Amino acid sequence: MSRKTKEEIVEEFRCASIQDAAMRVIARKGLDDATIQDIADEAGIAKGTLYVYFRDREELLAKTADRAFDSLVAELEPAFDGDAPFAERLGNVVLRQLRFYDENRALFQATLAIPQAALHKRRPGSYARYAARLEKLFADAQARGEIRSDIDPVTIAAIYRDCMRGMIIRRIEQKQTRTSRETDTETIVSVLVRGIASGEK
Amino acid sequence: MSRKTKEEIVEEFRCASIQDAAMRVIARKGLDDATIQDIADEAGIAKGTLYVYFRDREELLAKTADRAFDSLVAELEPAFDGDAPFAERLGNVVLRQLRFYDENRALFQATLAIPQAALHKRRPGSYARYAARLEKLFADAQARGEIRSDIDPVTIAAIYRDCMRGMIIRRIEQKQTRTSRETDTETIVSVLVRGIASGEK
DNA sequence: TCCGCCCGACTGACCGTTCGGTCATTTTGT
DNA sequence: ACAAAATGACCGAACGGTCAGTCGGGCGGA
Repeated sequence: MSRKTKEEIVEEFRCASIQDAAMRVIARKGLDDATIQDIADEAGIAKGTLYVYFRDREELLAKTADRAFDSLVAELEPAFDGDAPFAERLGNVVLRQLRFYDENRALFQATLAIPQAALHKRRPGSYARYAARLEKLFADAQARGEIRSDIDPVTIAAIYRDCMRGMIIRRIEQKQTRTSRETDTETIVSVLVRGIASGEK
Repeated sequence: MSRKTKEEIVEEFRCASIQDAAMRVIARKGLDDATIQDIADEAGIAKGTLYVYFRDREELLAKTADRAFDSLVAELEPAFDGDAPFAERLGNVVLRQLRFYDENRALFQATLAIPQAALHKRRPGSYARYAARLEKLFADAQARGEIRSDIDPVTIAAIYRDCMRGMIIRRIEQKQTRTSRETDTETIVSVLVRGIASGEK
């Protein structure tokens, strides 16, 4: 028992190291320019060793993306539930997500840079869990009468992801002159909740 | 004069043919998989000929993207002005944009698939014109008091682009079970204008 | 205890392929 | 006939993936 476990631990540790290296390289050079050699160098192993743990480049990148999304969902989870008003819960989700990417810029390209089409094709992928979790947030709010019920929660979740994706990309690009997380959160939440209509009318 | 003009006309025609071919190939195979050979084949010319008209692959793709954005802006232009209420003007812009991509799927990858970062770097690029035109739409609406003035029109325009980008990608992916253009337009406009807050409150 | 054998994790030189880009040659238009 | 345009065979670079060889730690026999 202890023996078998030891090997598994070593294997998991190696896999995790390689995936972390992959995230850093992807964050630095982009998805397409992240070569196997780059990732192996970053991980401090030989290229051949990488193929001991991953069948090919595609499997490595897919599992790396899964790992990245899992950590995002774990970060958001505490904000989803509770009895707070919808706007407050949404604000917490947004704030946590912005902070997540502020603190882990490496994870950005590993998640957002991947074409959505590719993500949707992977069956039980962690991206689907992320999307489903958002859909539940909006469906619950509809059930409580906190938001409009005439739009599919799936669509609302998609619009949320679109807005967040754009905001995160913009924040990464303007890392110098960046607005505060709180301000950007307020912008997203208020536009989503109230829209851009003039308050007077 | 006629001589010089003739040569210029021929050159422009060749450039346009190649760019159109590039758009079709990009739409079919994606940006990264669109090789020079593919584009030359699609245009019915030899690979070497392509280098008579474009310095390298990067210049070809950049000018192709410019061409695609120019045609998008031209398509939207009639919807921007006029005295109609803001929601109506916005609806027309959205509707035209969705129709543009429905009818020119080839232009999608040539515009939306390109990383925003790359677009922002090109100096006077047509993408900047597209973004600026949207910003003017929202700034005008603010000046008329039709929409909130507490959010930078640049930010609003960015959120609009994010939502549209996502909607267009989703429409392309689900080309079978696709919602009507009018329904999707209504969704975007109503979320942007009213938000997702419950109407009762 | 110590030595030598052995097994498998690890290595990196190498291979086949693909692509962007070049240029000597051929074709075309006048 | 000749210049300009077009061609496609060719080149070097870069990539993903392979595999014969290396190396070190543990095990068994003396």
